[in-house]
Amino acid sequence: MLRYSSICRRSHGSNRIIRQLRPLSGTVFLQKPSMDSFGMDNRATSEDIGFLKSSVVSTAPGFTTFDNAQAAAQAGETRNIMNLWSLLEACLHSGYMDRAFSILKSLYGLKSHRASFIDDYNKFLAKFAEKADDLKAVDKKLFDDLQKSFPTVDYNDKTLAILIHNAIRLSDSQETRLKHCRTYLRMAVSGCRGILSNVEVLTVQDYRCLINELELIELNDLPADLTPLVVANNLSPENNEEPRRTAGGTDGSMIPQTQETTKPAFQEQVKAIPKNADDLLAVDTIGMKVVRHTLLGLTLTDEQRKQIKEFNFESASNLLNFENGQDNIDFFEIHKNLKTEEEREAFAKALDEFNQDRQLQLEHRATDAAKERWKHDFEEAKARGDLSIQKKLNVKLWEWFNQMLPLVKEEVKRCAEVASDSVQEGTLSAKEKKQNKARQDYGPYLTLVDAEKMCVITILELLKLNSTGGVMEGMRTARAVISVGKAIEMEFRAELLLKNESYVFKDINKKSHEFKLLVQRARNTFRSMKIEESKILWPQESRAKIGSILISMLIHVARVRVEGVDPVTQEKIQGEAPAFSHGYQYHNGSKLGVLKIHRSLVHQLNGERLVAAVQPQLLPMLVKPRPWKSWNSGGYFYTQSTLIRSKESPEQVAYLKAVSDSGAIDNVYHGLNVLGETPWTVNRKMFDIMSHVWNTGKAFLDIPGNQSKLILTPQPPRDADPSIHRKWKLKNKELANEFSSGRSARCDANYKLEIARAFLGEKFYFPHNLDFRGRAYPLSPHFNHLGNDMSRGLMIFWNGKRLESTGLKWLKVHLSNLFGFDKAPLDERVTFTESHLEDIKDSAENPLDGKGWWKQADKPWQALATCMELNEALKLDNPCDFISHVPVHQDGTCNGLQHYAALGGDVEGAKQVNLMPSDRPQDVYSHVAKLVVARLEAAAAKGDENAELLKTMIKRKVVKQTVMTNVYGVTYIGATHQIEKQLSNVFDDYKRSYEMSKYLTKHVFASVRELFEGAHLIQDWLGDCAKRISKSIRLDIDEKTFKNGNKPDFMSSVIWTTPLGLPIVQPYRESGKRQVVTNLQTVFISDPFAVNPINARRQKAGFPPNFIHSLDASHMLLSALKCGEKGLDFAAVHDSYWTHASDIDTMNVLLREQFIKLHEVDLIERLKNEFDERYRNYLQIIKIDKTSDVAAKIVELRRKLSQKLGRQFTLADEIYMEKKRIELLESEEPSENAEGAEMTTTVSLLGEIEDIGALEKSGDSSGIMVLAPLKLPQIPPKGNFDVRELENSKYFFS
Amino acid sequence: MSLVTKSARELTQIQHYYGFRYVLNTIVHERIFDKLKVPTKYPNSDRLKVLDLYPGPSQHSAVFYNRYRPAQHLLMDSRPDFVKHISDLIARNKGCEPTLQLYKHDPYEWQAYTDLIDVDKVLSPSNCSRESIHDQFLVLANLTGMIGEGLFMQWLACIGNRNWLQRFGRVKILVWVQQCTAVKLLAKPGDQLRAKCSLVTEAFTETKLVAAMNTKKSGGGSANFSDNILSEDRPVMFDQQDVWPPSGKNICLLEVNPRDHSIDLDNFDYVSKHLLILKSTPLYDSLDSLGHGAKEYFRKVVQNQKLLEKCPKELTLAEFLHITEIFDKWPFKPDIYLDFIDVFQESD
DNA sequence: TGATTAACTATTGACAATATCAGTACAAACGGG
DNA sequence: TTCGTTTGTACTGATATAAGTTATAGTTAATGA
Repeated sequence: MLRYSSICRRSHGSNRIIRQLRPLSGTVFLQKPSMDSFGMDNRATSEDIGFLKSSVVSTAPGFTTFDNAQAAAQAGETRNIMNLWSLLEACLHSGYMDRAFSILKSLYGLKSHRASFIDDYNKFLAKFAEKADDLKAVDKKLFDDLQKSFPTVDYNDKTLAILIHNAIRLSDSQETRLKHCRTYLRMAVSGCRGILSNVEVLTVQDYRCLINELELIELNDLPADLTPLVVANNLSPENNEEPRRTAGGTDGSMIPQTQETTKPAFQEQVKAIPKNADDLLAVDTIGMKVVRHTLLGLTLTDEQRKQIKEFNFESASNLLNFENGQDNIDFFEIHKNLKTEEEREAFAKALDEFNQDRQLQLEHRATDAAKERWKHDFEEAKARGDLSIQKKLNVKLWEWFNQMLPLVKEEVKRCAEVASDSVQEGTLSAKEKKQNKARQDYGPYLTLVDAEKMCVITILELLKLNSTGGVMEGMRTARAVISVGKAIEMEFRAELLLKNESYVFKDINKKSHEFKLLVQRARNTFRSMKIEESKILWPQESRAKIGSILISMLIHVARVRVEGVDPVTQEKIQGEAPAFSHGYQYHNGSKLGVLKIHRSLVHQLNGERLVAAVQPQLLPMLVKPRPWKSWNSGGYFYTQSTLIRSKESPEQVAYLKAVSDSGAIDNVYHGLNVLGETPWTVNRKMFDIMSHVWNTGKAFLDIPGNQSKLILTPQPPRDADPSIHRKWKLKNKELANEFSSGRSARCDANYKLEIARAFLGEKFYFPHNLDFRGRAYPLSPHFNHLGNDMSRGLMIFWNGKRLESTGLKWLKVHLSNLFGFDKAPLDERVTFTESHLEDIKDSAENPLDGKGWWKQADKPWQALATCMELNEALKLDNPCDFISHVPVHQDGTCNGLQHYAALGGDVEGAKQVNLMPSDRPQDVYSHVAKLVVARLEAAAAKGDENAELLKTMIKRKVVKQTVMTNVYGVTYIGATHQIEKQLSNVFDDYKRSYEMSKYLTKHVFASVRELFEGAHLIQDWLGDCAKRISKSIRLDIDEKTFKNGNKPDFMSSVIWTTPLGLPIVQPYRESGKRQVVTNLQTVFISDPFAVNPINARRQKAGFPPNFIHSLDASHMLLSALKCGEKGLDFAAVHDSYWTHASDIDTMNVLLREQFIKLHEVDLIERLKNEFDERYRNYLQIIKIDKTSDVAAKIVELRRKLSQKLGRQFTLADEIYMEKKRIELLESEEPSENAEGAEMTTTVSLLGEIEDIGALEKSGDSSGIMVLAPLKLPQIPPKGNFDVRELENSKYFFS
Repeated sequence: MSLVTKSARELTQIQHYYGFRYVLNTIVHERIFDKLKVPTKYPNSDRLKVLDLYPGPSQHSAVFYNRYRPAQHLLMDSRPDFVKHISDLIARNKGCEPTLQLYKHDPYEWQAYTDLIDVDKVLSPSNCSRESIHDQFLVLANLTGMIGEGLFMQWLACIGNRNWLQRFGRVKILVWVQQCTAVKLLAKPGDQLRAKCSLVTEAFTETKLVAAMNTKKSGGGSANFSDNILSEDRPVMFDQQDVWPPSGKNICLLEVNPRDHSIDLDNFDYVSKHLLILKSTPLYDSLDSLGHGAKEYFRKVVQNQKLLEKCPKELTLAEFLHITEIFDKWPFKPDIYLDFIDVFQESD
């Protein structure tokens, strides 16, 4: 045995805290802010909904920011670490242990990473041990490594867990086992619980062994979730049978077989994994018996009873109804007709249990399912002897798959050879050498996923990307290679998760139903943990590389039959051509790599039902989404999703992590969870109608018709005027554009309908996450309630609620709203609906053959759904008894302006956006139109001809878009265009029309300004702040950025905290894209870890609207939270809130309360305080009057310092000096303190001036550039509106 | 009566040059016209009509006018500062009035020409057979500004199409362009900068370098002319200080003589555009980017292996035309009219 | 006289990308004493 | 063996591409009170 004592000794010093990110030291001179510094009164503080806690965290001194000196270097290192990590992971899983070890050495070399290095080493050790057959070897390896290779690193509890696990596994006698385990447990860094908490290392069997056989630990030392499992296994030894084996089951293709070893002991264990994986995937027999039993115990029709009896609960093919003509059980029908609460509960439970398994399959088997279908179709065709030339799509795909597979396998083999250095370099050509060099890069990634799967994924991805990216019959290469690479990565991750999971739970049998539930719970915990833990992402570069390798292989093999015309004989000829072809197209003079799909294949893709080949991913979920618990844990079970969709903003993620860890944004999580927990189902009647309309292939409402081919206009004669040629080109582009947008709309509608078909009768949920401003979006992209009218019309709440009389009223109002009749008082809207009862009946009963009244609605599909609902209700003797499922909407009237008005305190403005009680709902647009007319009349009176001419044509519609987009910071020119569009039919001359629009825009802007005086001042203020911040300099800025002249790169983005505590970082930075060489071409991709200078223009333009959006998002989440608390089903589309008709009144009260709560605090003041805190001691460059006293003083000081230095005194020097001064001032040493106070810098000279703004001179050459402390402008005065008046405004949302 | 130009001082005081550059030194212009031997090409100057596009300070125009006294010399410019200047110039030289005119339209607009010729009928060029260069109509232009290169490329296309001013015959164009543009246009097979526009220039025109700037230390920020061209065309050389404004890219004067041709324009366009993307990749591989299975087809059809070993930038015009012909005979050739990108409309 | 507007110029995250080559820094190999 | 020197190469940055030109912010000259 080894000298443990030596390790033990060293371990004493290892009370270091293991941290992922060591805070940078560059922020010492920032003082710790306190809650007081945000200037909140007590009332607000006691009721913090997230802001205070969160903002304190994110402005704290230790917090790593992205705009300081180390940021760039740090970013480089982060990128390095990430690349090394993913490579390490890949090498470990591919079994390239030597390579893995050298990567470890590289990681060790990165100082900033040293603290968490042991985690990386543990991964290596675990893999190493897995392959070892002797504990001694493992032990020695560890000892040697820590002694020689990585002397500054200490082991941690996980290291010990790995040792224990292997001690149990490898020891040949109980005695040695006991000895080893005891030793290891004694070495624990933070107690034996610390070791035992590593559930991803220790198996249940290990725990059992430690408790029962070795008696080294107590039951209560175990992690809580595992205790029942271990106990249960303890208590029922008779259940310890071998897991059920599937006869002739799948060959383990789910799991890459990269771990074949020669040692029998290990082999057995490895082999067990695939079996178990399979076991996990197959639906449990016992469990489903219970489900079936429960279902049959409910009140059912005979038909349903029969269906359930015949329903194969275990077959994966019954997963979802993607095949035609095959009916699943309509669970919704059952649910709807259950009479008692008990029955419903029992049913819900059974269904949920069934769906748990289905969800797992749904997320996992997509690629396999596709492959199976191709194979099935191929074999069917073969059996028929069908060798027709025009093969069915799936048959082709199967053939391609089979041809591609050997190529991929060969490539994988080559990579393995390169990795193991078994290639004779000398014999290779230059080209091959280069290829081998590239193999070193992508090789490790290529061996992670089974070759078969990679082929399927490649084919599927390319088919899915057909006609995207503006390419007519194909796709952009860059997109394709990355998509394929990413899909491979996703597959790897999901498999890894599953593998780990089955490993941990491998010796647990699930034959008992009760026990199964325990396992399920423990499994969920484990999964969350595992997902949270995984932070490794493959670099885009590697994704692109493996993507391109696979695609080029597919290009090589995939061929289609084609038809052509012989140019000489004009005869049709048959031929064969590659299905995919790589080429380029130009756009605006820039090249674009494209992957063309052959026209004959495109036709086939359009003709056949795509879903038959392509399994859509990221569908709605069959069970409640995993609740959000941290920034990267929530949503789907096996697909990792992040709370915020900040594709490429590690900056926001850093803030988010910090804030999330401190528990400051729990309200965000809760709100989001409410949205995710609302169950939905498909409105079957609507689906039937839509699918009927669809199948006709004709255009109908927003479904475009089925255009078979694109017809271009004939070319004008060669010698026609160039302008004619130009028009011809434009016309053709327009035609093509129309064609492909029609095609993609139809394709999109097809997707929606197919997904809807699959979910007919199912209960499903939408997992949500946020965009960077905090707005919530469902994760499933094709089919969700944010979609267009059609997808909204397809969805209803799973739960039904009795209408009651208020619900009936609201349903009527809702219908009226959907017709666009939403500006009248509620009772008039009710009257509107009641006056159309005949139409409603007709629409509901003969939607397609009747008068079709519903088609006139603004939102026809939803109107039809509401007509049907209403019609059903009215059939009853008492319509109030009707159980309603249709969601009723309440929309904010110009929600952005509502927030602006509240912020600005504009009384009249508030009134116009219904923040104040009123008999009738107010309409801002009409009001603005009125104001504009008044202005025009005044001008006309003074003899302005334009005004005279225009004053009669100002309608609501003319100003509507401008008023609306005003919130989003529309520019003067943009608004002029909008108005021109409205006026274009009045004036025939474009020039005149544009003139008039320009004139009118001025008045519209003035009117809006007048109405929302305070709001506008705030808008300007926000813009001004953003501009200053994004042009500000941190004191510890990297000096290297001064290289280009005297102006540094600006690095600070605008960052703020929403009322709910969510930190928002505007992600507008320079893109920093680089060219990356791949097999097909170079691709242009951005490096997500680079810290680039910010884009001040976008920061400025984006901030005002983004701030408002962050507010409306907060309002929505708050409302969701409250509605959830009150037990309402709640859904929202940004500023449109949905619930059951009968709950509308409750919801309206809640959302008004929340709005008041949000705005009771002076948000602007709070924002300014936060800014002042976050950006204190930042500098800005301004131009001041040359002739002023300060300017003279500064010039003098510069001259003196320049003399002293003997060279030009640069801006960088000035900054450095000021940094020194601040450091001294904030030092603990009184002497240094005094020294700092004595110091005079160019900045301190300005700091003495009270009103710097007065000195600022934007103009000509009479100014001088100086550094000044960053000072944000004063908050503009607020109007007199008090939000509390909102309480009784019933038209706030309506 | 001679057109008296303004002094250099006055000319340099014009506020905006709109990014264009002009040679102000009249001596340079005299040397240029000496070299061009205008009278031998336009023997009947009393029937010569000249369209002068973007004349700017009009030094070039003035020297031409004074030397040859064309029947009509029309200056087309719409830029306020130059319009002012030219109006002033004409006003000062009342005697030139009937033959020297200003047409205040933007030469960038196609409509300016149809207005000029078909609507306002200020200028009516005669038609001339395509056998030879038009001997009664000449176009002078300065395209040294930002839009210049783009506009010139379109004019080249017009020469190919025989529309625009080229509908009257093979009208010679004397045009000032940026040096970097000229270098590309005059690139020979094998040159680094050999591009589609070099091919087009070669196919539709016979273009010569008339005058170029002295570039002492390979300056100007862009590539220089090859010695080949300099020795072949023996351009008039002038200096930085002959040009105004003083800063900017180098400029030079080209003589563009349209040629007659019978080229399959669309196929030629498609083939040259695509092949020149991989301009240093041997045809063996680069041909594949012409469409599905192009590589197989061309390897089968093209016998000349030597040709396939060459890379696009080394190909001569004749070889390109040869490939175009083969391409046109390909039964499975792609739709060359669908070779563009739609408006981007991606959400996710 | 200061301020306001019109016009021009620069900037260009929609050259919403890619091929090619020159120049550079740096390591390996070479080779001559 | 050492130490220039050459050679190879990985990386960066610049430039061209097509060929009707997008909008918008910032500057400067001119205009009107």
